[in-house]
Amino acid sequence: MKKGAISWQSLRAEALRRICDQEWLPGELIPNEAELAQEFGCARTTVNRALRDLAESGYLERKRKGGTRVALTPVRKAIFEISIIRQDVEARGQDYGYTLLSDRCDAEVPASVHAALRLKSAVPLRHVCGLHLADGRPFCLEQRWLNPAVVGPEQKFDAISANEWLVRNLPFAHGTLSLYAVSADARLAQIMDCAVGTALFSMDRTTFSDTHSITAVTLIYGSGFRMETDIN
Amino acid sequence: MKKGAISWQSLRAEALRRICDQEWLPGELIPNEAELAQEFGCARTTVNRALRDLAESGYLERKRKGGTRVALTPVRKAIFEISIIRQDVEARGQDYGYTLLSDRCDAEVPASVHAALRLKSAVPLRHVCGLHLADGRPFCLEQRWLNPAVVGPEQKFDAISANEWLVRNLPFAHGTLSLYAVSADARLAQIMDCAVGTALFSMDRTTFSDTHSITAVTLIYGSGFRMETDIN
DNA sequence: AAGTGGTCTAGACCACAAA
DNA sequence: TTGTGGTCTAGACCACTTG
Repeated sequence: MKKGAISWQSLRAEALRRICDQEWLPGELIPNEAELAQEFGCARTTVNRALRDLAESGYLERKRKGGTRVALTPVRKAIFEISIIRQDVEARGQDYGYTLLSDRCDAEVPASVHAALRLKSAVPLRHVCGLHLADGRPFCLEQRWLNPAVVGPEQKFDAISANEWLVRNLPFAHGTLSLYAVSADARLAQIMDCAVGTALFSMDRTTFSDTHSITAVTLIYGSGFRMETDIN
Repeated sequence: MKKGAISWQSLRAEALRRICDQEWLPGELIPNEAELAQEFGCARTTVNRALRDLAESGYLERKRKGGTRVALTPVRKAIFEISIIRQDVEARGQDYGYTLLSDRCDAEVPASVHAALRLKSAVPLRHVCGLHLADGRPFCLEQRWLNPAVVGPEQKFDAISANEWLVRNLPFAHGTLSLYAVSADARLAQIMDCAVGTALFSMDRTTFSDTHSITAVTLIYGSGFRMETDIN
């Protein structure tokens, strides 16, 4: 950056300090961009960059003509990255393994799956089940419904999991995510190597491309699993 | 914006289209900012804004001198907002209620809590338990340890939950978040009005200010609760 | 050494919302 | 009507990283 100039990061830091120290009170109007530019001896563009960033982070609320106010209840956010399960396991320093349990085109699609994927006609879906292992022990059970219009039947998921194949080949999907707890029934207990009735952490995801429904998946994690992240 | 000019949003959209349509292949170098500015007939600043935004969203990887590449495995993100439980309940269209269950300064702090809050000396912590209700039924059990150096004993949590008080009064905290499943024991089953052994969705949060450990809380949600969000 | 993205400037016009 | 933030421009220098 130019010598002697004030960076937008340092301006952001100073503004954040004033917010945290309540020099600028919650709900209160702060000076406008031109005034702050003069105070800090920089261009208005630089002030704009700093305040825009703080607004994106939830600290400020900005409106044309209305000015900039300190947010009354700043919304804190927790961000979870949707990654490949293999990479999650390896990031824990454990050996990764994968077993394909079943793969069939199933005409009997549960109504809930049909609705979640917003399918109109009674399209047959492909059902793929696989077990992800960490150090040889069950880590995550993947139960997935695939739209055959998107993933052809020639694609096999015995060597590479459907999870990894989809992330690598259809990365630009959007969708929904739902987290919940489920109690292990006899079948789950056997697969996940835990007692019947164990509480298991679970996740449903549905993903869509711009034009198609792609997949609905239920991931059930082994006993004791925790999904962790930072707040900010 | 100026008439006839190309907005950074439309430039971003066009670049994203090229990525999704694989006109720019994963891992491949795309034209540099100056070239794109010429192609689109705009200033380099505008190109920079668009590409920087795509990089923040995980679609591109940028390096000085190294140029800009399409990300090999774009990282999708799910964002959860940390809100006030009362507002969560009201957003569902249900009536909110709150009951304080217990509030005492407890010298016997579990080692796990002590460690999570990174406390050095054996500080006594305040322990507050409260039950959040939706339409009169148990919605979320809040079990919280508070640092008395941050929240004085004069602050009562019978009318307002500790959750809401903290979000309103100490909003600028960072911390950690952990999601998991827990099986209801006899005490939990009674409080949450469910069968013993029911799998319950649960969340641990620890929060810190710049200078202090503030609180460690365990939130246990009622049977059937799902935490939902969008991908993108 | 050289090329690329990162940032700052000064000025301008515009879009939106409040008065 | 007016004030505020949102954005674009053209130019400049700088920092980082690669060769």
